[in-house]
Amino acid sequence: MQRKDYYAGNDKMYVATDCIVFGYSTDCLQLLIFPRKVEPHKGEWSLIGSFVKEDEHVRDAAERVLKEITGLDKVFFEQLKTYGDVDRDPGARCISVAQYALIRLGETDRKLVEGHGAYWYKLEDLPSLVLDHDELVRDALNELRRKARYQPIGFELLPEKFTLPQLINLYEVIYQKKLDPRNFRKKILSLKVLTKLDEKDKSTSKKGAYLYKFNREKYHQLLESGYHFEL
Amino acid sequence: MQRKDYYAGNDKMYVATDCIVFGYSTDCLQLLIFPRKVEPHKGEWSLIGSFVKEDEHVRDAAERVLKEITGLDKVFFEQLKTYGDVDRDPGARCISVAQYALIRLGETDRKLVEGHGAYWYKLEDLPSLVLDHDELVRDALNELRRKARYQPIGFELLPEKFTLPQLINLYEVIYQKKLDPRNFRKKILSLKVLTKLDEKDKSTSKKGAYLYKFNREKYHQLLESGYHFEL
DNA sequence: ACAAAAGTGTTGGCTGTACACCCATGC
DNA sequence: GCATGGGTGTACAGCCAACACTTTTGT
Repeated sequence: MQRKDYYAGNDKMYVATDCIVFGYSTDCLQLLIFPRKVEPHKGEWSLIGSFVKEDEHVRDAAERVLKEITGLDKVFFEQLKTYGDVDRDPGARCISVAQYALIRLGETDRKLVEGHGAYWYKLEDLPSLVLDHDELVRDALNELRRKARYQPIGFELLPEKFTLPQLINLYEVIYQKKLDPRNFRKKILSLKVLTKLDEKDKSTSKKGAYLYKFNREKYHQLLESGYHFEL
Repeated sequence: MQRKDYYAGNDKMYVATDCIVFGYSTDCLQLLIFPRKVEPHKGEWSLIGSFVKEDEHVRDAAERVLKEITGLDKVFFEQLKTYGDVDRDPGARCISVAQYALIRLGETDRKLVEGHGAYWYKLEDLPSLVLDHDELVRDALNELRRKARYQPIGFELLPEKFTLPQLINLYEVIYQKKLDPRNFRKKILSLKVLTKLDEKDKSTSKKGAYLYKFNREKYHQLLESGYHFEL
């Protein structure tokens, strides 16, 4: 189904969407990258991404890529910004709508990821990436830090059930500094968006730590009542 | 100069950039709109915008449009986000990179603006706009409010020299609520990013209000020293 | 019984907020 | 001299940051 083109005569260009995919596991943030499959720069490390198709929402293109590479269906992701430099891609004029995604590392089908030649790299020993992708990663990391401060997006990086020590560790990794566990607990619990479960996770200590769940409902109530966070 | 196209076979599309242009004058925020010049929906109210050219940075395209319509060269603007819905534009598949701009209303060459058939509308009596532009305006307004809280972008909307009562009024207009002038002064002056001048503006009172200038240098020092705002 | 991680409370300082009066000037 | 908007200070409350010990349990 071809619709009428009212804009003939103006320039068209390729539109890509690239995903900065963060994963978390104890003590470090990781990033999903893979060797680029097309020329130019074929084989060099790249973010995962794809061209957006004529009949495809930009967001859907990102979703498609994420599903393809991670096997996951409901990955959390948000638009970062659009990179529109004329020369950003030597392959052709191509703008890229960058998206950053947050993934619970445990759930990921590592086989599938590796089947696509993708790999998780610790942020601190990330190789340099193709095109302007290093810049996208820098920007995404800033955005993640900024955003984590006033929206509990950190939960997207943790499994459904998690312990407070895990949550603290996650925030320590994101902010790159030690947090005081007493103050952190007080603050996060005072928001009343966590539900304490009756189970303990004993994998990291003899005593065991209580598991919690993030309560999206209460979180949305809180937001709608005009509350302004600050972690 | 045509460069090699490595990506032939993938879809190309139109890329537009649309600007949400805010202006401020006492007691109200205004928005710059104009009657759309091309079919479809020719003649209906639209944000100002343009297609991005093959050899043009997306940001440059926005700059071009802003200059064309306002006559101003160094308008403050930032990317908002990209709208990528397949059906957002009935004229053809076209994604739009939205930018929001802030303008000192006094400086604008109103003749030039009107020569291009553009008009300033008060936000509260804005007509409904073409395509998804109502949504862009909503999003831009949210972003403006969010951003004004922790970055002094408000200054972009005021003339070079301004009084504190003016600044307070601006923030009242942005946040849509009354602020306490004592507390506002205390807070803003404690940031030490304003330079008090030896002149007074007597246009609004017999006593006259001292004029201030925004000190970009000190502001950047403050930022680099890792300070986190909150107005 | 001891090692290792989980969990818990108090205090002091700072920051935000609420609130009411005097000041300078043009008419 | 009075009306108009501009400018100033204080007191209270709530929040954040700093800080050290007890609890649980597997070995």
